[in-house]
Amino acid sequence: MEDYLEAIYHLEREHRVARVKDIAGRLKLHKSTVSSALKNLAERRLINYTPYGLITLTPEGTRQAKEVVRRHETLRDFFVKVLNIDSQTAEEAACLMEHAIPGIIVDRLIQFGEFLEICPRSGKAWLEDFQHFCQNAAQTRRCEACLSQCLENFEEKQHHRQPQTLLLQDLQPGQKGIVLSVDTATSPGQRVKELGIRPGVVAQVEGLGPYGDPVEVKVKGYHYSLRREEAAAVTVELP
Amino acid sequence: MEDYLEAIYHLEREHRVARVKDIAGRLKLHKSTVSSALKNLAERRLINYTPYGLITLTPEGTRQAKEVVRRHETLRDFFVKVLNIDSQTAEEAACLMEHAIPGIIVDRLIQFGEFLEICPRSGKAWLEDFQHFCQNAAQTRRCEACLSQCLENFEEKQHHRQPQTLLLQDLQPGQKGIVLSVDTATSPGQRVKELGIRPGVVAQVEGLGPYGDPVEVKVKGYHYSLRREEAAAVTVELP
DNA sequence: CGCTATTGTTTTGTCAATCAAACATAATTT
DNA sequence: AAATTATGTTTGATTGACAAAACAATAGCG
Repeated sequence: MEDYLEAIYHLEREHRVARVKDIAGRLKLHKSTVSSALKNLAERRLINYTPYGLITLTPEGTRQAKEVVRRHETLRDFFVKVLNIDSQTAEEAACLMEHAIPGIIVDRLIQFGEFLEICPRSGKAWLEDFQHFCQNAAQTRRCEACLSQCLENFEEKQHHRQPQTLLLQDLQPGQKGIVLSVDTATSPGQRVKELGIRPGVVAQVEGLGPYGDPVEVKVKGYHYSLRREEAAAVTVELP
Repeated sequence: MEDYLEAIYHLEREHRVARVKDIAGRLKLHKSTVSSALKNLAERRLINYTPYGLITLTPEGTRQAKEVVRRHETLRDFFVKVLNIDSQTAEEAACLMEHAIPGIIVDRLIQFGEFLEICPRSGKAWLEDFQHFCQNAAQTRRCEACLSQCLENFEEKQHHRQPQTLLLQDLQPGQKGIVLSVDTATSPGQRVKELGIRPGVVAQVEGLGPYGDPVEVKVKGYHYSLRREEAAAVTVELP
């Protein structure tokens, strides 16, 4: 059933509404199969559905679909970015595994990815070395040399260091920041904190509306749409 | 079906033979369900089975069961050792996910674990910092300090360095080594190389028979039982 | 040796997911 | 507006996993 929710979720994004034919096409199922599954989902109050009518997710259905999407994206990103799997394979594997992975492991996987990026000993260079190790394990004794390299870079960075802090609203799409503080004195700040945007987490701006409102943010695998004043309550540091 | 193969495999180890009742107990299924599944597996030549008779895996069944076990163990170990998930949860999650994970991702996950151990920038210390990061993301800006620490340790190690090379047969149970070379001039060495024991891979000795023969080795998630002379053909370096 | 308890099998029935074909409705074209 | 095409639903059949109950075989005990 999760597959159906996910398909409907994506179709709702792409077109305004999901249609039986498209769901069937996406899941490679017969339309009659989809039709009866929809009745099932409607009974469970996960979709709004009347025969021949429009198909949309209910709030609860949307919530569940988003959870599935989060599991899916987390697995896929881990496979692609960390394990260096080609995106086709990663996508397929994520599809299969997304239904079985427990929430706590998804959380931990996300934290792992963040730590990997943040810690000066790992990061991009380390992942590239892993990639090299995968291709040619035998001669990856050069690791020592690369520690020195890593140190040099680090010391230089340390030297010229002027930690760049700014507000979440000022990040460009694609940029990431580590949350330093959230101004909980204001009510937008309160809401933001309740979403899980707290000191230490990594927030990535995915998109900006016209005049910078709303701010599309990804935090802990969840996609949020923040008001500009909410994004203004968050101070971040560039990694 | 993979669940059945796995259960039979483990029961064959524990007792000499698998019984319907035990399989049912392990998988929490009704004995009638198991009985019909066994017929199915027998048709596919994965188990040796006659009504009321002994249940054992065929060579092909054993092969498939070992693949499942490898996927299972790889996932579980990654969850426990890298993501720091408690073993109960890790075990359950591995059970659910083992049927969906593609072989290439298992391979990569194993390589990832090995690289994590081998690379002087990561290893145990790095994982401990990740653990700390999980518990208290907010104050893990201490990462910089810890790079210096890491460097000190490394330089000291570098200084007193006398890479310890020895033969695989001389490792103690539990010890790991990075394969430096395999003597393919001899026929035991040939066989060992065909198993995938090649320069660069990590080999862990899991157990030793009386007088050091056979040598139980784990390589790339596979468990092998090597003759002493086979283990003697492999030169390893302690990590 | 024969009785009884344990274990394994067969039969029967349920449930859920699926497809194919027949049928119904909506959308589009003429 | 009617005809045609596209889309969606219903019905019926199939399959596979499962359980309950009835039945069959084996093993252990007196």
